[in-house]
Amino acid sequence: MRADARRNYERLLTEASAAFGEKGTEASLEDIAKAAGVGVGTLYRHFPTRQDLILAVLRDRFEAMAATARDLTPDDPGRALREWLLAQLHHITATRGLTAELAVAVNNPESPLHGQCEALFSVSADLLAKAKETGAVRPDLTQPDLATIVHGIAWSCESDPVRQERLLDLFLEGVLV
Amino acid sequence: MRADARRNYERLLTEASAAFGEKGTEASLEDIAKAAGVGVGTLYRHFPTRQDLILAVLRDRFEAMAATARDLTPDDPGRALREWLLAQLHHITATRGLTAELAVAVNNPESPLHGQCEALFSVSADLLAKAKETGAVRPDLTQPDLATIVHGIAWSCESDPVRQERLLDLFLEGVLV
DNA sequence: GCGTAAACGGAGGCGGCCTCCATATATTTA
DNA sequence: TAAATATATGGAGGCCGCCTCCGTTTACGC
Repeated sequence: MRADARRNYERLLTEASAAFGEKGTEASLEDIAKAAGVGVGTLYRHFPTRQDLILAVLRDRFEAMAATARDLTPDDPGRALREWLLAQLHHITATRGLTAELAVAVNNPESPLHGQCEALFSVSADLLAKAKETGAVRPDLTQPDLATIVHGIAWSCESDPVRQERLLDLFLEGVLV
Repeated sequence: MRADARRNYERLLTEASAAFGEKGTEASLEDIAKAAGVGVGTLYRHFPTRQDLILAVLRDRFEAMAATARDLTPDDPGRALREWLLAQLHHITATRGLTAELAVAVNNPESPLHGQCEALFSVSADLLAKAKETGAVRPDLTQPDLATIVHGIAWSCESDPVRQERLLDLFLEGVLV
């Protein structure tokens, strides 16, 4: 890849991320190209469809999330699991405007991002297994349960981290007494 | 309102509902007008913005939901609450393509639909209060908690009612043992 | 430096959004 | 019933964003 191509690619990605965050998935691609200082032609060569651009942005976010996962120190399995779910909530919220796309990637094995999801899934699965061993969580709980509920919570109060945390805790502690 | 106007209004609403269900909120308004056998001008006079059309469709759905609420027979408060939440899940799922709009209406007091939400909220609040009296649910649970989590669950596995029910039950029963 | 493969960018065709107003139709009145 | 009036109609047209195409420009190997 030529140096100028790489440079433009990066700039487009940066501007796209900003634009999606501000205006959602429907942000004008012409505006993104303009903001990156290139013509639309260049944008479309790098990212043939809007979806491709969105996926490229998400790919970056996944890396950040994987980094968080690596930093986890699972002393108490139950607590570690909660920490991890909370970290996911923060990351999803930071992905403003793309939450829905993220959920598709998570739930749909066809998605080109599903591979990246797998890495995160295995973190959840590990923590979940450990938590089950110590009897911290009910034995029939599955990793997909966790992935889905986290995305549901993140989406349903996208701009209110406090409520997100509360709902997560309600979920973890249960509602019926 | 003139008879022909009313007729066209109804037809537009029907076609819009179908189109949104099939193609989501971004369905072409020109196509909807065509399907209803009227010109775009007519569509825009009745519904000046896309939002207005969406809201009108949702208004109908709210009525259906309110009807369900009236049919509830709260014998056992805990069970009745679960039934009601489940019914909400079904209704939200039936509102294919408009789930996000619905969530906005629920969470945002500015929304023109918020008034209609109130009626449903009070059903939840009543059932919740009764359930608290009998000690079936934890005392700090609030009606907004319920509204938000139900929408989160409905959205996060939009096309899989079985998983929705499972997640609802996980939420209700709690996850940590 | 020079040649070439690679990258650039914007003009242009297409389609959807929304407005506007000349025309058509329902309803009222005599 | 027929004219008068109020109301509704619908599609042409301006605008904007999507995406393609291709003539021009630029980086990089020799």
